[in-house]
Amino acid sequence: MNRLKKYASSTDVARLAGVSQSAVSRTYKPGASVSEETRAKVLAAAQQLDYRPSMIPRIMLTHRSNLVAIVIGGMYNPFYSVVLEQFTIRLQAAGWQVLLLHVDSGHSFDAVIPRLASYRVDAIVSALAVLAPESAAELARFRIPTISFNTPVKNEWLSSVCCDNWGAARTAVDLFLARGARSFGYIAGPAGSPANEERLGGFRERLRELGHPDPIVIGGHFRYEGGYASALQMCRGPDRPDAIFCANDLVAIGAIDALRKELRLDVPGDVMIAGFDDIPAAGYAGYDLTTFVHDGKRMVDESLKILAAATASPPEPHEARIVVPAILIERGTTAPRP
Amino acid sequence: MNRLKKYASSTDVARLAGVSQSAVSRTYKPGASVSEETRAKVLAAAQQLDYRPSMIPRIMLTHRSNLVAIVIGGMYNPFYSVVLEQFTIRLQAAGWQVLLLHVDSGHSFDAVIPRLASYRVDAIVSALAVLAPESAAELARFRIPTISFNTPVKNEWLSSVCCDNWGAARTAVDLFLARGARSFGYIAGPAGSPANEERLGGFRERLRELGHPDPIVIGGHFRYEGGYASALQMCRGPDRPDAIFCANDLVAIGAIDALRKELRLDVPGDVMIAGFDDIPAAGYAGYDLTTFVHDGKRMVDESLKILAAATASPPEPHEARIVVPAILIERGTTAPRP
DNA sequence: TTGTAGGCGTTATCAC
DNA sequence: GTGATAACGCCTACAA
Repeated sequence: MNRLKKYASSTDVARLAGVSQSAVSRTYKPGASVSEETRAKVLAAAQQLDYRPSMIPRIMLTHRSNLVAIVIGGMYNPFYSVVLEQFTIRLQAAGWQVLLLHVDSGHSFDAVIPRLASYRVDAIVSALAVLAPESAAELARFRIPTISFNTPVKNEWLSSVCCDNWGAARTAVDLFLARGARSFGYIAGPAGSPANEERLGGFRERLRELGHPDPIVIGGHFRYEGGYASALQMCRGPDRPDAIFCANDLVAIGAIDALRKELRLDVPGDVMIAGFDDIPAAGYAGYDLTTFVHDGKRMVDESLKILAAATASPPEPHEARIVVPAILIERGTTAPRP
Repeated sequence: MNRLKKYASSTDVARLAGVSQSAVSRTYKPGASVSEETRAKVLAAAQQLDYRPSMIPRIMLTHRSNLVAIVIGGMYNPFYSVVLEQFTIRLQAAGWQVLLLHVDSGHSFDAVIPRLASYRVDAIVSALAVLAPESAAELARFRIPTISFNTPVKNEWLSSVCCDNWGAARTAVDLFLARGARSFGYIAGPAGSPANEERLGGFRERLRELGHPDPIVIGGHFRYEGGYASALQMCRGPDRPDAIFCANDLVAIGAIDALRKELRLDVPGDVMIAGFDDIPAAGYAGYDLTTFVHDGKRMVDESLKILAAATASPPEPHEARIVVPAILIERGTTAPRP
């Protein structure tokens, strides 16, 4: 066995300080009864040995690791990097440590579950575009409280915090109509993504409600390149729509660039565009994109409430499904035609 | 003590399977000698109890946690989100687990060191704009191998992997001159950032070498808004430069938007712009920004080599300071004037 | 206020 | 091939 001992132990400190190991332990426990004299001896010895108490034995004794796993599936979308950052900051402030895991797709989630379990994480946050129901079931077997970010699955151990995609998409219809649009397109994200399906669903529903024809639908990615290609395809012919709702901001920005640079169309003069997320680039003067605020901070907030309740002892019940509204931000890409 | 035992232990499995605890342990150790019969009994019992071997006692015995801490200081810059993602993917593939820490500034690094130490991380990756030398010294006290990403500090426990900012900045001068520019500006990042200082240093050095006047320098942030404001200030008057080198792409994009939208100037016709990093937005048709590839993948690669050597037993010596070249990508913002 | 002793869940070593 | 047994570093009764 590898006996490369790098850290001093409390026993080492105790020996050097001429006290018992428990005295060392008590020195580092807030509110324990240690005399000033003992404490001073311990701290001096600890300083000399660069001693730091280890969390590891504590995990064994308490069955709590203080570790929260964040499982993420791609950070090309700035929305998710912001969410990851927010989660990290907030969890750290609450005394948790973050174990970061990356998975390629919903299915490879299963592959990392054993790793999570072997580190005895106290909770899991899944920030994936797609969380497969089978993975959710597999998770439940380990009885680890889990929060699904943006995928509305749930079971006894799994809560979800989502954005009101459906409602926002309905609002997009009303906005486009108020601005004079009469024909519509939707540039879609990947099939199987609940966010994409809800956004399309709400958009189509509201159009039907008001007696308008269904939108043209093209797409399949949440990326800039996808929006670029789809917009070209959708607007090249004579029957191009007046207004396009995009699955997210990256797609919308791709669409804007394609329309302006390739087709020499004016946005919003020829075609109006709206996106979803309100990533930083949506606010850049070059795009000035109308979009819906995907309120990551608020969602992280709600997630932490659930997490705190679920990891309390005894666990308190808490809302298992939270839906946060998405606020419309009207910018230049849906400006009224002069 | 909180006796909320959530996971089955090897002892539980052994009891159910009717074998010894050691037999269970051996079943999960690759290449250990267990009969097929015993293995089957163990696996059946384990399945029934949802048993997963715990890493925690192993850490105590081996003094290795298999944990690598990544310390990050802000992910507003897409370059850093990509780097974080790359690190995570690569470390995971190599069998490590990632502990993610966020710090606000170079100084708050010190506050997280005890946390790292208490989890007995095997190595640390610091991906900060600024790593204070005092923090580096503090780190060394714990004898944890550390890699400093983009900050060229070093000591016995600290290696660095940086980008050739200086050389790239010199190349920017040559490019601008070849395209006909005769007066120059530099929109700066934050003071104290080595990357910013090297980029300015190389830019100024090469201009002097060739007998050109020093650039106008304005700035102070690595963000879009900073670039926007600085470009306005720099180009509003009559003595605006022909070409501006920006501390990074976010700043460059802000500058482009300010010049085009606020000052009605043409880029590159009136002012040429070059950035640094090659973030995705630099390639968007709306910006088409000339820039230098900040090769995150390659840098992660080099980091992992150092890490592997430093955590090997016995530790192998390895290059302590790596500099990766930054390749020029010429796009529209420095296109020759027609 | 202090020290002693037992145990947390593994791995490694040793007889059998 | 198998089962005891001793660590690992800490926390927590309990006794002094």
